[in-house]
Amino acid sequence: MSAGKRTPRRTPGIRDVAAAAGVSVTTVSHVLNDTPHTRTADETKIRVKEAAARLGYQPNRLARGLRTQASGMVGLVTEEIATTPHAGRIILGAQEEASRHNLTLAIINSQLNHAPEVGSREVQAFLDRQVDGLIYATVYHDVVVPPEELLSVPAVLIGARDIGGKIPSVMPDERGGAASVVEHLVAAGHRRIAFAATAIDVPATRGRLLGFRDGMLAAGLDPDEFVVEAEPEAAGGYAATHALLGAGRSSAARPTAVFCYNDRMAMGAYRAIAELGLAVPTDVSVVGFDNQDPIPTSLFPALTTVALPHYELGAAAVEAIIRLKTEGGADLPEASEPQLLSCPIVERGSVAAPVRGTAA
Amino acid sequence: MSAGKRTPRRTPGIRDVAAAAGVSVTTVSHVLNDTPHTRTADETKIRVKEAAARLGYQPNRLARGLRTQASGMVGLVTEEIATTPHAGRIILGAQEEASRHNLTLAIINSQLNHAPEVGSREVQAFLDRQVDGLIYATVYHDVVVPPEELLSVPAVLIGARDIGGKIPSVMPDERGGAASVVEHLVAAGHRRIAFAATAIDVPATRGRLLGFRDGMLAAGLDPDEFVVEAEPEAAGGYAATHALLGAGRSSAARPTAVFCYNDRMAMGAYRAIAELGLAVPTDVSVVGFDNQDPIPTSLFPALTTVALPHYELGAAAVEAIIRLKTEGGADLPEASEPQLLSCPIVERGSVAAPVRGTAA
DNA sequence: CTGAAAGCGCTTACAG
DNA sequence: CTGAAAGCGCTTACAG
Repeated sequence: MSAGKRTPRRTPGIRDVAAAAGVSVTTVSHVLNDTPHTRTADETKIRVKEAAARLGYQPNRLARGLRTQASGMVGLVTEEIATTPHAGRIILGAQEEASRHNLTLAIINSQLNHAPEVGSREVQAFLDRQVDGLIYATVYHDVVVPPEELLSVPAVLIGARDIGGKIPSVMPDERGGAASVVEHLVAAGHRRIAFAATAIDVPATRGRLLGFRDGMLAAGLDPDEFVVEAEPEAAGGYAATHALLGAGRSSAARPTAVFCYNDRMAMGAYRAIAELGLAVPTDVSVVGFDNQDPIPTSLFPALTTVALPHYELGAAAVEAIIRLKTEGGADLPEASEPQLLSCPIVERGSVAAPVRGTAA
Repeated sequence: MSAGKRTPRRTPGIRDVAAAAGVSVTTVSHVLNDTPHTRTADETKIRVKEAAARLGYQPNRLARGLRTQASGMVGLVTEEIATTPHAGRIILGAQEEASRHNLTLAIINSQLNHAPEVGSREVQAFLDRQVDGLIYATVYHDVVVPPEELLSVPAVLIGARDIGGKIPSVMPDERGGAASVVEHLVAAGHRRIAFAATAIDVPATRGRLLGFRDGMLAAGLDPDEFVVEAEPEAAGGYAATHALLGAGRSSAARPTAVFCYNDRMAMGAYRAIAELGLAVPTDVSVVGFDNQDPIPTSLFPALTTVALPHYELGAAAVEAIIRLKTEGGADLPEASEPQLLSCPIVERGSVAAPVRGTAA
């Protein structure tokens, strides 16, 4: 409609807007950015805005970034994202929180790294792009030794602590989540509660077992009576459950509930329970951990489990970045004390009161 | 060690390198970028490289991007990434392929959008960042109507076709994958093969059913005899399997294999089969689709299923972007014909020969 | 209330 | 073989 004589091939720049509005680029910049401490006549403002809208002007973020020394990007490096169930939700949480602050999230995957050293190639790639902040997400390490460059920009760790104590971190409160499961089971009337644990060396292993013990102790129960170890897979849960409920045990010596280290184990537990001719939750209650899609809702009855706050972890990480940027940084409390995000129980159908009341 | 009198607070720029090497920035740029059609004395090259290394010089990609009009970023907008199982693998494939080409992947999530219009806010956000290419990934639509701006840059769709036929796309060959399952089952000796289908309106539904029919027809079998519809969840697979194998049917009229629309349904099928006192795969073979972690390996016996090439989809999308950038674009064949990526069967333990040979 | 000018850190004709 | 200079598209003191 409002076509000039030739279609501008390039996308319009601030200069085009200035020309169209009959003002300087300075003025265009001020009105479009609402620069503080700047007065512009309302009539001028309107002219500028109209011109910008008419031309479909969109500021070039690269240019702005170069000038302001702020790219408006935050980089997320994830350690072997593909192997983490639901890493997608960490990314989503980080991305949406970033968007809320007008930031763009960029991603680089780091090879699974059994050494605790954070890949510095990945960090450097982001630094070259002048990211405003850096998030490093890991699942395999308690503690991580980040490359020195990481300190040159606001940074936060997900799921691990900085060995140097300089970089703040956010992590799931696995211990608290596990303790709350015991509490939940005790409230339902259980006293003989088993834990199907694992020996795999990841932070979650220790946290969940500790939480189980916290809960048992708090309820005045023996935390060691029904703990068995197995591999953290369905087969392990199957084996553990057979060991717990199988032949050797008299029914009065059997646990009435089994809390599994993860949902995959719970899946195996269901199968073992069915084989034993028992039913969930009537004969035995079971609880999982991870809320690992699609297990809990695909099991029958649906599995009560504990959710990992993946989305929240991602979002909290970028919130922390923002805080570091604005508040300055070095002296933030988070650096020393990791921020723990709670792991809520999601109740479904696998917990009920035990068949017969159990005496203390 | 080689410290000057004051630690440079800022990161070194090309000017610092030039000064350190005693040459012009032009020369530094040429040697560091290996600019073609340019001669530089070897001795000079060495001096420059040493100076760059000594200072730890890293070129500022923002500045380079502004100058070259190429940001070195490709943008991925995913539609509701979180709800797609394994969207993480699409991201991973795209990211790694991008890295191979020295590109960085940025991500924006788009709200799940039941209309086929692609969100133009997300696209615009990337355009503002001068991305070199744009990928739009969807799972809920066959065909999508992209905003006009999407054409202003090399773009490719994952999992959907452009209604305008201008944007190339890559998608999984669900139909071929389903057909190969039937072939696999026939080769194992099955002739009475059931399909637990669904009516949900997503592209996968039609493709898989079509593939099932292709396979049955190719084997000279009736494609309609054992098709039942159910919801695409464990409960649906359970119901469908009961309908297929349950009371009403004489054993000779029962299918010997059930191919489930997805792995969740297969999970329900296992449960129904166990309830019926039958065993997988001795009495009935079952095959899933999706290779949805952690189902296939958590089931006993492990589930034979069809894998979706998520990683490959992501990688192929950025490959297509690269091709569009170099080869020019508009006249590429992909634009009209989607690139189909094969969905391979992953054989595990849930298929065996049927108990008794079945006559034609 | 508005604008001319410098400059962010690079790359790239162009000249020598 | 090497360098001076322009310019990518913005923002921001500074001056008027």
